[in-house]
Amino acid sequence: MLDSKLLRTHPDRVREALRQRRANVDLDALIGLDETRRRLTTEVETLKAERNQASQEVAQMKRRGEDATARTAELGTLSQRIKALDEELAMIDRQLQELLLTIPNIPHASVPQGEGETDNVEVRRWGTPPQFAFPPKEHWEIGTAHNGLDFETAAKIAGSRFVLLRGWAARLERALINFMLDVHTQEHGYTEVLPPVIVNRDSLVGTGQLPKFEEDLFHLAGTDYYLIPTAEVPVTNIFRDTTLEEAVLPLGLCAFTPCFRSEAGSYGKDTKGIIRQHQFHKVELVRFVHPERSYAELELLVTHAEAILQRLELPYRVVTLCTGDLGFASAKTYDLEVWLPGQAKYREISSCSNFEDFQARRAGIRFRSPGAKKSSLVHTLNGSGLAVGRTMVAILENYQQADGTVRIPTALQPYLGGATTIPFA
RNA sequence: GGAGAGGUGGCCGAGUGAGGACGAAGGCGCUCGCCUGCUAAGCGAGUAUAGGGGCAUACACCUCUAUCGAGGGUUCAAAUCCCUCCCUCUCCGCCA
Repeated sequence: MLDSKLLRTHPDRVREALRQRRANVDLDALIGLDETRRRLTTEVETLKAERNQASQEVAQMKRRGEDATARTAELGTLSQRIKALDEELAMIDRQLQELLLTIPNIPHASVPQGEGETDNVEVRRWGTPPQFAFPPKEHWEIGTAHNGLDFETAAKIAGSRFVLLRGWAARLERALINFMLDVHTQEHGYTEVLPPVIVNRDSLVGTGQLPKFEEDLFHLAGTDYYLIPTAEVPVTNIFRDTTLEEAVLPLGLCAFTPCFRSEAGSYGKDTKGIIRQHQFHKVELVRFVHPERSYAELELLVTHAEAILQRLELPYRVVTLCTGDLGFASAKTYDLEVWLPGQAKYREISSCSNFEDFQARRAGIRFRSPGAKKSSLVHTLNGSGLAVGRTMVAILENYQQADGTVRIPTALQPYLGGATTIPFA
């Protein structure tokens, strides 16, 4: 959520930012509502002050044993007016809030201009895509060949866009999760948490998925519950409506969770394999930081996610998302894209974002400096560290061999009982 | 799922069947000052958050409003009365 003060003082800045994002928002209506809100607020509060004072008088009269019926009758009409104004104000406030919640964040000045994916800017590459003496296969071919990925059975028990992992694949998934968590907790200073994967509406509003993107979520019928689309939601909301001590910043939490996405509007995309699923696993990194440091923290966060790819010796590149491709709540996002030989493409495997105070304002996440009287909003960041299923995809495709087996990255072997190739028992 | 108890400031805890002086006693903690060889104790003062206005700028000051789990209602006036919901705890049932 944007600061409504910014809207008042620099409407042109907001307007320009929204134009860059290709966001369609009626700013004038919003500014008008805000003005009305403040005017009504002043009016009704003046009346309330009057009423409060008069009520005190009534109390004193009664204490002295005087008759106050004339005075109270008079106050009745005042209260009626207050009530009417309060109702009007509440309505305006609801409208304003509703609108405000649908406005995306303002992109950071360093974010490149652009329409969409193709305008994203490559920042750096790491590693060299492997050369094959044979046509490299796609992950789903490799995975199904060794009976690790079972799409038919998953379709039977759930539907399309689900997978059943068997044997080595299930174990590999588990190994990756442990590996990632170990690196982040032991080397990057994150505290591991394991949150609920079902959350309420308030949490989703707090991180920005709601009210705008309801159709992307799985909603549990007849309840206020939703399946999380990412651990970002429960983990960021740990500190909803909380004021932190400045000394605890930067605070880093990491979490492994399943993630659930309805993938509405993605029909026909990535229908083969496990790139795009209704349920997948992700290790997520979330940071709560001092506003002055959030961009340095973003760079740091990216290196934490990159470390996993580097340990697994998977070639990747880092891109900065352009204004047109930026997520709703983000001010700046780096995507990590891993090389997939089967597709001969770099594909997203992590997304690292600085939300500045956008989520913090929605969720009420603040910090207090030792001397300061007032608290301030923290900046929140998060990034995948990494998407587990896609990491498996990258390993299968990058480490495949002519005989159809797959080498296991050295860093991962200890997590697989020393196995060096897939399939293993 | 059944029965009961309860949610008050950073924490503990009064107040809630007489609705009015209650943003809320008292204590702890914290901050500043005094005192004090040092520490502890003692003494004094202060100590919630958010929003609006004064403002052209400020987290400085003044002022108003709201907030006693949340939302509604009654009333001139609600922490206190009524309704709905949420959460916590205890016992029973069920269950991994």
